[in-house]
Amino acid sequence: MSLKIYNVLTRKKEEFVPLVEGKVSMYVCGPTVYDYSHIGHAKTYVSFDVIVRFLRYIGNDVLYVQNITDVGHMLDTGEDRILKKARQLSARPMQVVETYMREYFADMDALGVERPDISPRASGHIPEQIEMIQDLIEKGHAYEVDGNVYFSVVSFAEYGKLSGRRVEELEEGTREAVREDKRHPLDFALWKKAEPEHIMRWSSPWGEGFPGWHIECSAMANRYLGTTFDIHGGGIDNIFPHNECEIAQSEAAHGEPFARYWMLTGSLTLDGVKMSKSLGNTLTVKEALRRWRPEAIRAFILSSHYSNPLDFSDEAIEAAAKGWQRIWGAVTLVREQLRQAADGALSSEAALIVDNAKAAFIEKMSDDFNAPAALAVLQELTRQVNVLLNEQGPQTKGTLTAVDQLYRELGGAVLGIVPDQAESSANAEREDGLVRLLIQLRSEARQKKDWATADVVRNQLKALGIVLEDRADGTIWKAET
RNA sequence: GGCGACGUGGCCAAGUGGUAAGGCAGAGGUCUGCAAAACCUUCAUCACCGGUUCGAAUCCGGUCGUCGCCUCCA
Repeated sequence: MSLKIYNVLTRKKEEFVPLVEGKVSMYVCGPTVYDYSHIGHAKTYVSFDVIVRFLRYIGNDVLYVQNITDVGHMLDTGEDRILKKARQLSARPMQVVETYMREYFADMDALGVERPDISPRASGHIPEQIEMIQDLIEKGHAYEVDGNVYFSVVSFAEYGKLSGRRVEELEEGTREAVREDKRHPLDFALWKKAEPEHIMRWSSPWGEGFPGWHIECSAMANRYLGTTFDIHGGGIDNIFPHNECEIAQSEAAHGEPFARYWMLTGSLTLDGVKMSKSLGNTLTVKEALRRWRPEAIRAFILSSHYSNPLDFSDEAIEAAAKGWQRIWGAVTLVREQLRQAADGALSSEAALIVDNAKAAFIEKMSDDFNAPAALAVLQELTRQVNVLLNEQGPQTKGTLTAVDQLYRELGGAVLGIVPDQAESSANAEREDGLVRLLIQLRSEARQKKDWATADVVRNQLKALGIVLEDRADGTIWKAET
């Protein structure tokens, strides 16, 4: 079945045909590591995580590159974000970078985001950037003025093609004080001269300096994926100027198309407004993880299409968390029954349910990675599985295994919301054993109609965050979420 | 001011020409020692106005509203 992707470059949904059949080359703009990641980052990177997981699931060999920007990203005050943070912390810039880069990976790991294949750092690719800038100067697309190098936007006729902006219109709207040494107000820096107090500096043909913000993505994408590659992703908020500049630099330097498909994620707002430091309405991934399970956070992110904006509110994520619990409850039940299921083949009825769900899921995801629709398929599957498990009598090992496997594939491998096991540690096994022992003792009390004892056990466990469910076929337990 | 996106039941959210997926919440019911879970039933005509069409949430025009970008942001 063919895969369709909405290409921001053409503003159309197109059939996805990679450059090389079966292989997908992909670049996603990564974070600038000067602070903790927030849930806006989570939306973007969970979205691309699922996109990559699905591409792999349907058989593609994906090379996923996501950069770490650790130099050159300036504040509007003209100050480097990293340097500013370093000064605040009385630390060296690269200590700041290391700290927040590790925190970024730790946060993403906690959210179940699979690591990119390559995570190149801007500061580690200065030679590549210098080389590209030289190339641009030679081809007449860039010019040097007193140690600064600027890209000439008028030299690239297609500047604005991604964001739908036109140079003439942009000129009128320019609020930024125009630097006098630029030939055109929209020209942007490829290389900046380092003032004496600027400690992140490298030598270059134009003197000591540092790279501009956009060039690192062009240089690193080229280094690892070649001049033309399949998919370029990122957050919509970077469409201009960052992504636009990337295209201009790359295509001007190489004379060939840059990324073939552009996929941009919608921004996340918090209670209706965009997060910003000045408003003080930020929610870090760490804070979110203290309140909700990672699977619930992922389910919330996947509850709307990646390209749409998403508003984070307690009410919205709670609803998503409960929806996820419904799926997880069914998975838990399947695995519980699997422990003592009788041998037997997959029933034809169950086979139909499994096959239909799988086909529907793939169909939805193949339509521009429609995760919310795919999630709905899992919910429908869950309804059918619950009927099967609760009302159709004991199921065979073959049936339960097939259902479990389906959840592992669609919910686990692709969406990342169904863990392989509830918890995996020696303590978890011990806990499981202890709870099962209590359940056994309690069921003996229940058989004697000693409801008082039974209720004490259940209530005490509940206080510890363990919920018991008495079913006709026995009592099961799960951790409260 | 310019560019772009969006406006679907109480909330979240799919659907982009043939009479509205799914989740959460609510109501009623089944099951159950109780509880929990689960299942069943029930709950919208798609911001508004006009047009195209046999037929529109879905296409076109307009109005109102929300949000994003244009300056750092995933």
